[in-house]
Amino acid sequence: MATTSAVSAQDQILDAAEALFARQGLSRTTIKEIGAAAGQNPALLYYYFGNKEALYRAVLERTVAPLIERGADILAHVASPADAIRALIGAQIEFFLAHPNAPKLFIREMIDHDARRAEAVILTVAAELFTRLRNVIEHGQREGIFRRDVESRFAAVSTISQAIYFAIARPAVGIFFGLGTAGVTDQTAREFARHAGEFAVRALSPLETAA
Amino acid sequence: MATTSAVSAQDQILDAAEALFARQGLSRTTIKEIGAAAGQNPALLYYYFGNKEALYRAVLERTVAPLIERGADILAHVASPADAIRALIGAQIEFFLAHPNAPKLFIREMIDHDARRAEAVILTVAAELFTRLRNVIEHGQREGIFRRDVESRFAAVSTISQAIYFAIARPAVGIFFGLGTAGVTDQTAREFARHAGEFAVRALSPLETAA
DNA sequence: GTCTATACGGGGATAGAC
DNA sequence: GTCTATCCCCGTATAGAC
Repeated sequence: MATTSAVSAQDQILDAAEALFARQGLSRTTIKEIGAAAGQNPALLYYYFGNKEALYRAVLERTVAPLIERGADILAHVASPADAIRALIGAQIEFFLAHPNAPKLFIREMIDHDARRAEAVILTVAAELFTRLRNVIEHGQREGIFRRDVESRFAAVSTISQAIYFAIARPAVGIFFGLGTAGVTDQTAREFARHAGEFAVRALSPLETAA
Repeated sequence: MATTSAVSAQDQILDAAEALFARQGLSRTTIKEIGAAAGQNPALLYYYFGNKEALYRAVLERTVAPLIERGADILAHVASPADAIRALIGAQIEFFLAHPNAPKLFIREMIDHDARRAEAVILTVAAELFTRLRNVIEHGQREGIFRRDVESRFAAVSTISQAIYFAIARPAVGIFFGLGTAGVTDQTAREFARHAGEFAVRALSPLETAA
């Protein structure tokens, strides 16, 4: 697809912009900064993307949309409700490890949603993931493997919250774990994913049934 | 304390700044905007606070520090570990209802931590709350009312994550709940708090013991 | 303590050469 | 497609009158 170099100028700009937007947000990040980080002329940015806002949306589309789509995919393809929950959380953590900028971009978009003219596409996609998870939980409730006295909508929120918060709160969690602000290792993140899956499944399980 | 008006100019500036910083973040919010929202001359801001960054820190100190201190307080004063967890989550939600700007300010500070020169005071206080919660959980494990095959640090993260994420994700959660982007009612938030407390306690409880 | 006027820098964006 | 030069606006911050 690329006409000239192995990594096109567009992609270099997108990569640099993604990192800076995640780290600093949209308004703190300047066009010139992105150009410097990308090793490209800042004016190129306008040639390819039109303006800063459009570049931001391109970054969002490339990075955070797949996160949510991946989750919805898993829920649709895993048979057991309990395993679907475990797999969903595992996939979230793996996604964050592979795309470290994604969680911050996602949360920034949530938080900024009512302060920007941004189309709420991210929100509706996120809401759809919620709905699918809810359906999985209700499926488990009908089958009797999840307790019925739990509001499925609330349980979906509780389930989703763990991995995202873990990723976002990494600085504080790092201090908490006694690692300074450096953050947590990938291995610890994976251990947390296992924990979080069990945590949610246990919270949903009736007292009599073992996991 | 106030020398002239019922609400001092400082407080009006702090109130306006708090709302704008929560909604837009530090960099997107301008001095003139704050002045207009506060009904005060923008230059006054420099007289009272020195500069924008210092005003931001004053807002943070006033709004988000109490959130964490309140939580630590509860953990220190509630007897049963299970009730302490329920009370902590309940207090978080109540705090967010009383101070709607707090969760966004808190999360912004977390996310921006490595992009700003900000002292990490918020992070260390948050980490201390984690530690106290962990101690409560381990206390419950020693007493046999919580299962011992759970990493207490991970469980603390899972427990804390629910209320904060619920507050932050309100737009998406509102869509998910079928309420448009308007957001969730206070009553729904309180119901979620009850749910989240039970969710965490159940996840920690051995299979044999009823809640 | 409060207001007006303004200096100063930096950011987004465009024109136009190559 | 890429680069240079530059315009214009607007944001922070200060000086100084009242």
